[in-house]
Amino acid sequence: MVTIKDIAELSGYSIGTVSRVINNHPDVSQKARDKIDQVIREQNFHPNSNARGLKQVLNTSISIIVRGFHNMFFEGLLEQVQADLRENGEEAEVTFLDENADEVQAALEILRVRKPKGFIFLGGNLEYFRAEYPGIDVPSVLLTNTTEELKLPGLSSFTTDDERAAGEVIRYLVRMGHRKIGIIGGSQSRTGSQVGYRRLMGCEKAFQESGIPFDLKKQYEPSLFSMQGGYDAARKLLDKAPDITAIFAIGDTIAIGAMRAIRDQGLCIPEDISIIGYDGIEESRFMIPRLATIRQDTEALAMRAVEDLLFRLNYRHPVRHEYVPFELVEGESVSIMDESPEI
Amino acid sequence: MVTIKDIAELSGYSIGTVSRVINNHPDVSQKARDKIDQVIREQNFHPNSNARGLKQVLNTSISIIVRGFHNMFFEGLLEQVQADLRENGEEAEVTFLDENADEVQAALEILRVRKPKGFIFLGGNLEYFRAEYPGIDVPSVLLTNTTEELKLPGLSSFTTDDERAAGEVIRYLVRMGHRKIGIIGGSQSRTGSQVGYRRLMGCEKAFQESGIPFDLKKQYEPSLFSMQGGYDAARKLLDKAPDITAIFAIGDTIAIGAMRAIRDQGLCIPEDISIIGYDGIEESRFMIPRLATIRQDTEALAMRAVEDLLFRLNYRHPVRHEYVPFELVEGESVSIMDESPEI
DNA sequence: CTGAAAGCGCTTACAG
DNA sequence: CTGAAAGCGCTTACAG
Repeated sequence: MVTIKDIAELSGYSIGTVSRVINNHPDVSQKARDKIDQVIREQNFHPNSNARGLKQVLNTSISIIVRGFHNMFFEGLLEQVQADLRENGEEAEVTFLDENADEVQAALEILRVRKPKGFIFLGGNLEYFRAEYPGIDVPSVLLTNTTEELKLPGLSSFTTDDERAAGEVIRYLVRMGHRKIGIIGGSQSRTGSQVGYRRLMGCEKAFQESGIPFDLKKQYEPSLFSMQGGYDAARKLLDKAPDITAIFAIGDTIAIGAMRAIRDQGLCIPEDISIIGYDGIEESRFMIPRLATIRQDTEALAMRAVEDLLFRLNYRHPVRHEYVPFELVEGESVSIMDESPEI
Repeated sequence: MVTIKDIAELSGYSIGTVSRVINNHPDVSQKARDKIDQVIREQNFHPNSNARGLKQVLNTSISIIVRGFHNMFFEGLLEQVQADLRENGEEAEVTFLDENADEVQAALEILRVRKPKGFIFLGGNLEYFRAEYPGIDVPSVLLTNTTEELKLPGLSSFTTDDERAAGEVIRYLVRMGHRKIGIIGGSQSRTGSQVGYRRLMGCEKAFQESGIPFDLKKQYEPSLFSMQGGYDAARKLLDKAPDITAIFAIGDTIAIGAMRAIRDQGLCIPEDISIIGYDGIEESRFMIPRLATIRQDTEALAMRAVEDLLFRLNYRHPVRHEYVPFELVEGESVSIMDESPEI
């Protein structure tokens, strides 16, 4: 194996100077830089990352933590994030966690063992961030939730405005003539720490403003962000509220499971029951019928996350908390109710 | 930060002995082991992986390389592999590559930079393995293709018997009365290096044995393993062979795209045209109609890969090349042809 | 601008 | 069974 020592000998400079060239330190003569660069290329030398890490304490990679293996939305988002990172010459390593896992705990463990220089979280529970984030001393970004209120140093966040987008969904369904609307997805707990709660809040607000009654107990069913979760939740919902004409699944993955459940009840989409999802995953465009949904802008989310993180890695810069635009995609899964029953 | 030196001081032993305890070396007294273990726990000490790596040369993690971001089959497989690895106390890091990327090249780069102790490849092109694998000097496993013929030292492989499974698909469709069968998916090149080619071979053989003509030019269309790829390929196929009554998509991801294309032609599944996929991904069970498919045993594939790799990591042991059982799942997307036209 | 040297935290012959 | 010491490949004050 060729080491920095070999490069030093071959170039006629000391290992100190070689190291400075490798790390782009300014105080090196152009002559030395050229010569050393040439030898490095000739020898196809690559610094040993363990040795670097030993001194620099920090590793050179960025750790991406995905919370929820079954949530297909994260797959597309992850792809974007990885592409952006690669484009900027950054290495990334990915860890997948269970949807209910403590992602901050996991990050702390990763920080200890692998010492990434930064984290990007895909999904997160604010409670965990509140409680344990202070232990994380590298710049980080949370995607699909906002930590603005938590005021944690070093943690930026970018997300769709879930409350507003969910409100749009309800208003859209109401415009299409639906009055009995069921909602599935998200966790039972109403602690405000999960995206599910924000989306549900948006719905409730929209119902109120529209003057349409909404009975949470009867018209809502929690669900994991998985197809099977959506399937089970939809069945329960249809059981307890057979009079609903539309379902809002707060994740497309959930919606796909729900569609199958509706079909297994012998009902047709959208003739008998309408459904709309949330996320705008690629699959939604291929469903039969095409799934109506809220398209989150994964490109923008990924780009902001990567830009913000890399920027803060190199410069002292305040964290940011921003919303990214979304779009309601109509698809084919929502029908117009001719008779608006009880209005 | 607490280091091995602190543990040595606190326990009253030398750092050498502490190191031996950490690494489970046999020649340590039980007394020393107990005391040191206790101090380690008290101090919540974790060895610095960079320092370890510097001496041991090899890192402690296993690198998983996924070839094809859009291929949903790999998602489920990856999940299983990661779970099995974790269960055995192994760290894993994942790298996603483009479907046509040179995965061996990527592995060589990863080997240099991160020094994993082993690789698990999800998908692979035999040509790349043939040409460049010798540069990889850590135990590895290839999943979903077989490298038996290549006789590469240190590389095991586990896969479904693609040729046989594809043959079953054709025989099944023929049993259901189909005679004009289209096939989509896989790469144009017939080099024998990709799974697509093996599956296609299995089909051709089955056609021959059944005495059913098959015109590759007209009845086959290549496709990337993505939904969009399947969509485009199905359209082309339906254009050039409008008389087919069934389509075999050699990946479920492709099949889902194809279903949408069929629908966009105004055709119904399975009344107008039948479709069957390959892989048995979770999505296939939720499609409307449920997708007929070959279920690959991801659990078995993952388990064999992890067991074989970990075993060979610790013991000198020959590589293995095995087939894992598969199962034809009938679903709802294949119809019985009442009149078998021209037999 | 450059070199000599200390030191990062660990492992592992070597000697006893 | 244990300790003292060399050394892994690099970075970074320090001195010039």
